[in-house]
Amino acid sequence: MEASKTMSSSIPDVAETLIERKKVVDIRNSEEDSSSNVSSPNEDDQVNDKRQEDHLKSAKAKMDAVREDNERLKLTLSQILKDYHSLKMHFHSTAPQDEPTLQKNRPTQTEFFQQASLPDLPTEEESDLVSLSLGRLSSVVEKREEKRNNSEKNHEDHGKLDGLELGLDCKFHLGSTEVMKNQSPKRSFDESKEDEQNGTCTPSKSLKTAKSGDDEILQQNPLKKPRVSIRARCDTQSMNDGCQWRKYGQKIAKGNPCPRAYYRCTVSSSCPVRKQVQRCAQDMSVLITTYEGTHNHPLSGKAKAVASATSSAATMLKSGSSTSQQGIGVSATSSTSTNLTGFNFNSTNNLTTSRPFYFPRASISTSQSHPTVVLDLTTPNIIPPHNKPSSTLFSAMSSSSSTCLNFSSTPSSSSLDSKANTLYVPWNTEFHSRSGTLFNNRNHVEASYNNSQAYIHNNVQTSPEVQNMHMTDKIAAATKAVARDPTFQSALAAAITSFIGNSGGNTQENHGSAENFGQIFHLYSPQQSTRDGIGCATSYVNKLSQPLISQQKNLKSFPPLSFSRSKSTPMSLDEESEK
DNA sequence: CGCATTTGACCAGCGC
DNA sequence: GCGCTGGTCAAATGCG
Repeated sequence: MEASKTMSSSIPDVAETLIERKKVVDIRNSEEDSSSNVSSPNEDDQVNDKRQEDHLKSAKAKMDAVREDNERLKLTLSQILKDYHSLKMHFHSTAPQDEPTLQKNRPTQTEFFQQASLPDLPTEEESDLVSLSLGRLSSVVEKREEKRNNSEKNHEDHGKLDGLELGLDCKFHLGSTEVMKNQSPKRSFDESKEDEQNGTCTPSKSLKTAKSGDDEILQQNPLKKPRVSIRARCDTQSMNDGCQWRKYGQKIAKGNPCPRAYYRCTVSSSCPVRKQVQRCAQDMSVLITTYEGTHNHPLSGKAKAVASATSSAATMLKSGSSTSQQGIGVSATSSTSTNLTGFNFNSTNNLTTSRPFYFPRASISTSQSHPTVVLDLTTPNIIPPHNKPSSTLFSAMSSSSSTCLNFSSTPSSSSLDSKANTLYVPWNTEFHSRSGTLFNNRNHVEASYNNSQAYIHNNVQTSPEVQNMHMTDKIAAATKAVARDPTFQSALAAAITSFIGNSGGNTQENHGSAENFGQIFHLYSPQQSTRDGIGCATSYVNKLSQPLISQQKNLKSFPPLSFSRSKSTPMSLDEESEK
């Protein structure tokens, strides 16, 4: 492609040069003709004639030379054109072999974009680029996106998300939840989390995984409520989500020395909403907060977001289940009017200052117990994928083993789990400038695509149905399903909205946690770099790394969750350590 | 005294 | 059927 572009750019230059030379030749020809017409019968002029003849001869010789040169250039040009066309043909003939499904899926992708009703479709050339990526805006397009976000934000403000915008920003043409369908019904949510933490999965589990799917799960467990789980670095007992909670139990979960705390909403006595808070076994600085149920009472803005998240998660997961039955390409049953513009959001609060924030990782996880949407805010997208070797990208993609869809870019800890049913989509950093969707250069597209394919090949092959599917179809199906499902976006948006704002809210939990969470967002937001006028992820990482490292170093040991102060006012570790 | 938290007991689901 | 585990209950305890 690069060669083609170089070729195409050089050809006009050569042609231009040839045209210029031809003009010179024409002028000289006319001069020659005119000079030949001028002849004097005078003897005095004979000397002049001789001179003119000499001049003519020399001019003719020069012209001949120029003509030869011109012919040579013409030949060169024709040769170049010939080579260009041959290369072009060779490229088109070889490209489908290298990425057959990529080519094959292009019409589907275009179709997807049309269905998705994106504000701006990419150009024809851009449409050829398939990005299996979620990621950040490039610095160039960020302003446009921001502008667009601002215009759309007004619309969103009237909706359920206060001052927040979130969308999947991707060019997916995929649509299947077959991958999700392979979730083991026997794996509880916690098991899934443990597997994610440990990077292991027992063979028996994987075998059972292939036997049934989410449809069965939901049929067998119709009362199981969907959950929204959020992983975030937090050094306090819990995070301020704008709601009132009462702790009603605590358990030591298997595989995690840190106890799991159970909370219920106390805003209303009959409110069924539950919350679980637990620290990650491998990284004590990571707090896992899981919400379940729907509030049956009015809520503050942030708490409303959680409610929206859980209900959206329920809708989304049910939708994903139903769509899996329909096969590839028709899986997306949800509305297509949703703006699939970037896995980012704007917040009106003072922490994010209406700049987009990008989630490093989000996943949908289903288990027999509870289908769960997991938002992982602990792993920022550190390395711009286009600067990353494919192997790095791949290893990053294969780092985690939570179930189902996972948009990841950074490695966590575990190795590639061949038994996990996980579809990983790289979390890229480039963003299409016009549509607000993600685009990368073709090389990266291929890398991302191939990596996704390779990873899925290693991880999503337990079910015969899935095995019968073409790998790219699997990718396409799953990605499309997610990308086109507005409930997925709303779930993510709502869940995260609850943590963005630290102002207002009738929470009884401490402000310190809210501030800490705000700091987390602040730390993980690429805005830090964009504020300085540097929008690239690299600078973001440079700035990000140090405070994160120092912050983690400053994080002392994390005691069990029972270190709260009174009246639902947990005490931060710093406060506790000062004691 | 009222309210929240703690903590052991209990129950249900699942695997063997 | 038994054991394990997650989730919940409720009495005891602590705090303002």
